[in-house]
Amino acid sequence: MARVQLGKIYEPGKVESKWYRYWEQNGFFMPGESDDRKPFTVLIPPPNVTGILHMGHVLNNTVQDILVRRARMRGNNTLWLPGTDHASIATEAKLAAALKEEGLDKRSIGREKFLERAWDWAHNYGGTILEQLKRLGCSCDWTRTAFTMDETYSRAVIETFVRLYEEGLIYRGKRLINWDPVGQTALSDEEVIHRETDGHLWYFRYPLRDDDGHVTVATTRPETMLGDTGVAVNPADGRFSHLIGKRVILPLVDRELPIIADEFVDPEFGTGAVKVTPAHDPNDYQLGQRHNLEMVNILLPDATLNDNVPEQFIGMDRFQARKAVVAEIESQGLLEKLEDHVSSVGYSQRTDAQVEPYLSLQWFLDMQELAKPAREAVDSGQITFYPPRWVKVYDHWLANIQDWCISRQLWWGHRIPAWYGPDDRIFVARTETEAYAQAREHYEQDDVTLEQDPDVLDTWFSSWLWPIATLGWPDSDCPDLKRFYPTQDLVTAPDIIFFWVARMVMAGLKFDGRIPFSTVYFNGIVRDKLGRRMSKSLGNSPDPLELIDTYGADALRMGMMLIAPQGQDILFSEEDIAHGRNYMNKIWNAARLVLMNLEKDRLPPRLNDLTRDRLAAVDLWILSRLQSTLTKVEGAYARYRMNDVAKAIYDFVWADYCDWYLEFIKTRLNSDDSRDRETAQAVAVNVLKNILALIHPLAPFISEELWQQVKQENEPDLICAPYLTGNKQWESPEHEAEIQLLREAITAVRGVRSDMDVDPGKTADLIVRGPDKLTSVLAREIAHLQRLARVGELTTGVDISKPPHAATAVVDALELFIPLEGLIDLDVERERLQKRIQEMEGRLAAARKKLDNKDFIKRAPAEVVAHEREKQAAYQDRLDKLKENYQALV
RNA sequence: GGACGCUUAGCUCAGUUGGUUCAGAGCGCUGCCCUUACAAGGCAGAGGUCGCAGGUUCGAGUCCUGCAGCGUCCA
Repeated sequence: MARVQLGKIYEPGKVESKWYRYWEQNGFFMPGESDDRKPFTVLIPPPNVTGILHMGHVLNNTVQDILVRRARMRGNNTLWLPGTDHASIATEAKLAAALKEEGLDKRSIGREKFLERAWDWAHNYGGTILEQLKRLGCSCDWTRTAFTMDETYSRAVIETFVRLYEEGLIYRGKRLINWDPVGQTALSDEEVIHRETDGHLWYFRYPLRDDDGHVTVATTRPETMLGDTGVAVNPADGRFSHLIGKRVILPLVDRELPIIADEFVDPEFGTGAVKVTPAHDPNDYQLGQRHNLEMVNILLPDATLNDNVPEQFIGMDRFQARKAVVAEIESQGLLEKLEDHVSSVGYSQRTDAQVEPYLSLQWFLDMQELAKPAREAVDSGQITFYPPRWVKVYDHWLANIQDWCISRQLWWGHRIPAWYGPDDRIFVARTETEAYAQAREHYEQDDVTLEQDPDVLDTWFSSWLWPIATLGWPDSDCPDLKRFYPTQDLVTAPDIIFFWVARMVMAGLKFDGRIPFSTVYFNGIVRDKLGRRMSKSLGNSPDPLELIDTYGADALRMGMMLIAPQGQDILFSEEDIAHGRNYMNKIWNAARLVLMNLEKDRLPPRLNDLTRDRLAAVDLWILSRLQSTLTKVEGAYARYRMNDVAKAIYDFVWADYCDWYLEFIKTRLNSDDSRDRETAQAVAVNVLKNILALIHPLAPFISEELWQQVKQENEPDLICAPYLTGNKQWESPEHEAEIQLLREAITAVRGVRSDMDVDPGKTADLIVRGPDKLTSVLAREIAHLQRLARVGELTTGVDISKPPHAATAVVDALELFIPLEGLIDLDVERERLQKRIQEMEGRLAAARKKLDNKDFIKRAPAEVVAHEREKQAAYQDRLDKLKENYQALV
């Protein structure tokens, strides 16, 4: 590819779409067919089909793309499979809102029309979020894009339902469930969010039937008293023991209620006596079951009161009824008191409506048998969680698991494959035809009419199959499942650990027999600077696409990775993305410098084609630093520490390569000595290429763009270029130490000049006193001192004397004297030295304190003690020098 | 009521198995520089008794216990 002049500033808009198209068109996102390289598979957590990209997606998908791109470069046969989720409740809620605008509702248009509209909606908006992921650079295999309502996927859902039903794990029953009166559907326990809510505690008097007096019960939900069928006390509570077995009269209703004893009752709460409403409270439900209490349901599905209550309350909304009941009780003189009270109230995750515990006929999945192996898979280490603390959360949930209510009174979703005969007999089958066949056989007649269950399944009942269903299960011949299952890394937000992660493990083990993935990386939650969750209503959620337009996709990705420690929530602000953008610009300009200094018509030779003796000390230094960086990055990947990966590369590029190496070689790049020029070019290009490869998973666009400028003719595109591995031959602690000394000397001289206000343009001589071993390094690298510290002449020696009117700095065992005839301000110099002296005294004191401790000498490992001695000697030496020079000033 | 997380520079946060990256980064701040890669930049600096109280240890941001504040999840 012909080399082009790079602009002064990196403009992501000019390159992103170009490379994305190039990669996609060349099939780089697709795994190889009949390819025996080791597979690496990641399945996207499917976003809602109607969803829009938000910052959480950015974080989550950036991490996935990093893992996937790295795996691809490392030579794995890599598949990142994308797709969306049909999201029953969320989609229905949006459709309902749209219908309302037209003055319609779903019942008025009917199931068929409604589903037509739902499909239209899914087709129109379904691609949106996936297109947005492309802007972010996600390297998914779009030819395999899945949708939970695809025909094949639906078959998998139905198959699992039928199998679990046949095994007796799925059953239909009338039980107390969580009812969302706005969504008008049942919910699972996980879809209910409990929030502390301000309310009251009302104390009602229930008169005794056979005696004078009453029992006072306290309640946070007065309206439910209309469904009371008992009063309960703790058997150990002496205050009430004489009442157990007696009866009270329920006011307003005039029902007789038994007073029962149950250990469940907390004597500390309220009066110690509680009303029992088995049909409208989960705890009371249990109580009711234990004591055979009647269940009186007082609500209709829309949470208005039904005709099981006195006439005056029928048809009232539950909150209206609350007021009416309290007013009536009060007017009858039965309201003892009223207290403020904070209680935990359940709200629907989707509609935010207050959830009603409601007695209802629903389908359930018995989770006990499924939970056990799922727990085992994680506890045994077959599946690893990052960060590991989520294991406890996972275990706790599985240990206390309840049956899963899987039916939803919705239309958009997988319709429950159950048909009912005229006598309500259930026929569960994969198809309607099969159901009829079963029915004909059962009824022993041909003329049968069945009614299919109108409800659909919980969306999570389909997404728990994601790993197997997207790969072709349950078809008998599914090559993808054979090749790509089990998958490797799952990257997800922790708030769906129960909804999705745990259930996928169950489904994988149950239906395939193997775990669905070996690693789960839980990313943090993206919050705003105030620590609040991002939400549309708060308006604190930036649009990632706007960020990409403004800063570039790489900047967004890099900015996020730099602030995203493993699994910890992150406080986002746009400055972080600007930081990422600045970094991209830095890389761009580093490349620009290197490129503009290459020969017009050719790239420099490869590093391996140069003999080692051609390399300068700074060349060996940067190559050694690169090795350290590679090691650090590999270590960070191994522990899924993405921010450490980002940081290690960032530091190397900015603080080693740009700040020092490129500065060191600028003169050589302009040298007349073509051999030396070529060497500098070769090392600079080689390290740059390494940087581009290292950064590619994080910043794919800029790295590919620059790579194309420096790659050799026969080298592959960066997206599939072999990933770097370390090379021990370039490790060189000696050169790292030498150049470290040089850097410190340069910094020290600059510091003196800055403090003394030396004109930046002027040179100043440097006299260095110290051991030959160190001074010789500075003498050898004199060119760098001259260029980067504006040193004039350099004089070195072991016994060289300090010139008059000189400022002093101490570096390692060296004394640096800078003669500043007429420029030196004695007060400033004293202050400078005083500060260094104090610093050094502090360090020396710390070292001395340790060494003065006899136990330390005795018990600490010998090398630690020896090291501490060395430190002490070095500090002492430097301190002496500083003091000596300080006194010479007086 | 249980479980978990967080508390380190003005702000946001790193800091792996206790001792050689131990007190760090970015932003912000101060001073100086438009030095032909980059002002989205360079150079030099100021700034912290690592939440509090104990304990273990020769040695503690680092391990243990308790407490406080903030946050999350579960009931």
